[in-house]
Amino acid sequence: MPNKHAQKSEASRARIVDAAHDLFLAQGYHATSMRQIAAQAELTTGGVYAQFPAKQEIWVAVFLERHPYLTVLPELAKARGETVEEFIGDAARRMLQGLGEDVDLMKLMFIEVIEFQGRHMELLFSRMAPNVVAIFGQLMQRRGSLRHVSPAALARSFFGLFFSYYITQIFAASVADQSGLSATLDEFVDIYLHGILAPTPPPEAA
Amino acid sequence: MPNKHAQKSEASRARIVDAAHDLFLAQGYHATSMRQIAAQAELTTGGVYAQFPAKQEIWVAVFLERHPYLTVLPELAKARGETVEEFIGDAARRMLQGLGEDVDLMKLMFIEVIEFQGRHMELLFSRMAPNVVAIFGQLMQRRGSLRHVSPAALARSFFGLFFSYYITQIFAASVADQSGLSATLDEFVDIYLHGILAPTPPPEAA
DNA sequence: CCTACCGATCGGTAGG
DNA sequence: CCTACCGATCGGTAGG
Repeated sequence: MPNKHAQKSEASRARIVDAAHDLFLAQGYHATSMRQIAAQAELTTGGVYAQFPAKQEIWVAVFLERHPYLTVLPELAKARGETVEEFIGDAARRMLQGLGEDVDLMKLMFIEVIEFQGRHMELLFSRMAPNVVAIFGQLMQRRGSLRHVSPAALARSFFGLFFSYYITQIFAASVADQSGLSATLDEFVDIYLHGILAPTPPPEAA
Repeated sequence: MPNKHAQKSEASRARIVDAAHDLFLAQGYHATSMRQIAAQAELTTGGVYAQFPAKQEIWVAVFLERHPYLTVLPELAKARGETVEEFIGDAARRMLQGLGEDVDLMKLMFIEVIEFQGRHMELLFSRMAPNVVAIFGQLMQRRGSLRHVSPAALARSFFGLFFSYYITQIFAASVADQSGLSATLDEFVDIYLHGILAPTPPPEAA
């Protein structure tokens, strides 16, 4: 049975990961010091090193245990719909719900790419893979009503849809008041499904 | 007339910006030291501070003077085409040509967002604005054959197309040999134009 | 533009 | 899990 020591230790670990998560998103990894993490977790540096052997290990914990995929993929797996259109629409809605409108979403990925050169990406993918495969299996069963598009392009552009939305949202937020740049995810999904072109240019009957 | 001193000074400045650009892309901003920059520019730290008053100013120079928009926007401005389809196709081709297949493309943006909280983004936008407006003016003149899509969604999803492509490319590269994830930008453009759905489900005549 | 240096802060550890 | 500390490295500067 778990004793009091182990329980306190686990609570400390959780506080460290939460504190580090906050600070990394706000400042990046290298700009965040062990002392800042310790302070926000209400510990001293020594206390932090009692839970993690090195700063990098805190990153690995944050990256794997606080990554949005943990909430998004299970949500995506629930997507339903008779037709492809319904299925994708439902998936996009669930994705948005799982992700929230939060712009911080992509930051863990950015930090991993910039400050760790994607060193832990394979680890992440190995954990995501089973769920992703399952979801695309679902989609492929509805393939009949799709245009001829390679599965790779289909998969990448589906996830890319959200990158596209969230990243341009960051930019739109940066120019703030000039606005005129607000768009909903629904519009992005609509374009993904139907494209931007008019289906057939109706020749106006004279 | 420019004397030898000023010329040498300018050459040093350029070497510093180039060196910093390389190092920032490879390691991020905070993980790159002034000594590394100085060494790669074949100077000492003192020499670097003769050109830039602070490390941050080197970032500003790199961000504004080495940003891909400098090559991309002028290239985009040359886009031609009678129809929207031709115009977007040509624009995408020029964009790809201006950008190259290089995955490092998005890194300046990532660093700015993560390590500077987007502090210099407005400055960047103010420099990009005139060109961007001009390009969308071009596109809008061909609006007749577009579906009803808000201009904001149209603009954002056009640029988002490239984010989508390059970011999922980073991921695809991370899983390397499992591949099966390779797709061309052409496929992304095709989806942007026509969507993923079959135009009208042809009821197989019995 | 270099030499030589400053105070501050970093990641990490010993000992309890 | 804290106190107290280590060597190393950081951004930046004075003086020439």
